[in-house]
Amino acid sequence: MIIEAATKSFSLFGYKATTIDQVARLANVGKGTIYTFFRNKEELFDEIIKSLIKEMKDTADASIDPELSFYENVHRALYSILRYRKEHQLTIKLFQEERDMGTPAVIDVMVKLEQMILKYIAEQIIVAMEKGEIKQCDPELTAFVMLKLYISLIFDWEKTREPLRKEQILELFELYIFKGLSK
Amino acid sequence: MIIEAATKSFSLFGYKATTIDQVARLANVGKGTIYTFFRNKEELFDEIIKSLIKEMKDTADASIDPELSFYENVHRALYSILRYRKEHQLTIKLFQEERDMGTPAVIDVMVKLEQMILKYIAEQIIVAMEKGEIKQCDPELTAFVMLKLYISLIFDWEKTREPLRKEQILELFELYIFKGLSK
DNA sequence: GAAATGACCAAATGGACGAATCGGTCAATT
DNA sequence: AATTGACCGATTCGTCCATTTGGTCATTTC
Repeated sequence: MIIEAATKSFSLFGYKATTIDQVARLANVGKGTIYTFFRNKEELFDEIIKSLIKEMKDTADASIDPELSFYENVHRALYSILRYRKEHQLTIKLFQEERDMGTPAVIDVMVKLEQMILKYIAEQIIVAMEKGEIKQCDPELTAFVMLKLYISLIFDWEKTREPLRKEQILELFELYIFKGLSK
Repeated sequence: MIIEAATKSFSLFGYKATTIDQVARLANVGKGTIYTFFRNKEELFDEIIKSLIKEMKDTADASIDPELSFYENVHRALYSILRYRKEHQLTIKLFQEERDMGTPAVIDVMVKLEQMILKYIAEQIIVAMEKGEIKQCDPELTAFVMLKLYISLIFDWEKTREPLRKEQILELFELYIFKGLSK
C-alpha cells in the first residue's frame, strides 16, 4: 500500500513535492509506519525506481526478436526503453524535475537509469561482436553513441522540428551507425 | 569602447549579472551614451554575439584544408567550432548561464549559435553530395546528427569518463558516421 | 510484546515586504 | 548634436517569521 501510494504521488507531483505525510494519508497508514519499512524518503524512492528499471528491462527484452537483425533489435530495444520517458507518468515527471529543479535525489536516479540503459546496450553489442555481426569496437563507447544518437533523434529534434516517424528513425539509425555515409 | 567593455563584462559575469551601469563605468562613458548606439541591453548583446559568430566562422573556414577528405574537414571544422565552447571565456560563461539559470536572452543566442553551426555543416554536406563523396541524405538531418554526435563525444562523455583524445574522436567519427558498424 | 501510530522536534521552505538595484528615459549640460 | 547622470517604474534581494517538512519516539493497539 505504501509503495503504491508513493508511486502515485511521485508520478503526480514529483519527488520534492511528494511529502511523507501525503504518502501516509494516501496509503492509509500512520507516518511512522513508513519508517519501519524504509529508512528514509530516498530509500522509498529507490525502491520504486528499482521496480521501474525492472519493468523497463522486461519491456526491452520483450521487444527483441531473435529472427531480426542486430541493428533492428537494438533499435527496437532502445525505442521501447526511450518511449518510457515520453509516455510513463513517473519518468516524465522525473525528467521534468531534473531539468527544471535539479533535485539531487532525482539527478542520482536519472544517472543510474542511464547507466542501466548503457549497460544493457553494451551487452547486446558484445554479443553481436562475438557473433561477428558487427566490427570490433569499444562496446561502452558504442552504446554511448547509440543512446545519444537516439535521444537526439527522439527528443532534441522534436524541440524545433517536425517529429520523426518510427521508420524514419530506424532508417537514419541504419544509415549513420551501420552502413555509414561513405560510398 | 562600449563593445569592448561589454564583451569583457559578459565574459566575466554573464549576461544577467552584467549591468548597464557597470558597462558604462568600464567604458568610461555615461550610461545614456550606450543608449545612443544600442536600443537596449539585448541589442548590445546581439552585436557582440554577431562578432563572435563571425569569428567562429572564420576559424572554421581556416581549419578546412581542400587537400583532405570531406569527413576529415568536417571533423576539423566541427572541432574548431566546438573548442570555442570549452576555451573562450564568453561562450563558457553563456553555456553555464543557459544551463544554470536559463536566462531567456542567453537561450535565444545559443539557439541562434546552434542554427548557424548546423547551417554551416549542412552547406558542407551539400557540396560533398554534389561531388559524390557521400551518399544522398537529408543535409539538415545529417548535420544535426553530426553535431549531436560531436557534442556527445566532446562534452557529455567527459562528464563521467576519461576525456577522448582528438584522434580518438576522429576515429569514432569515421567509424560511426562514415564507414558504419556493419561488416 | 511486536507493530502501528501521531504528537512532537529541529531544519528547511516559502511568502511578505521594505530596501536596494536594475534597465531605460530625458531634461540639462557640454 | 552629442553626452551625461539624476531620475523613474519595475524587478530583484535580503530578511524576517509563520508554515511545512523529514524524521523520531513515547504511547497505544491488537
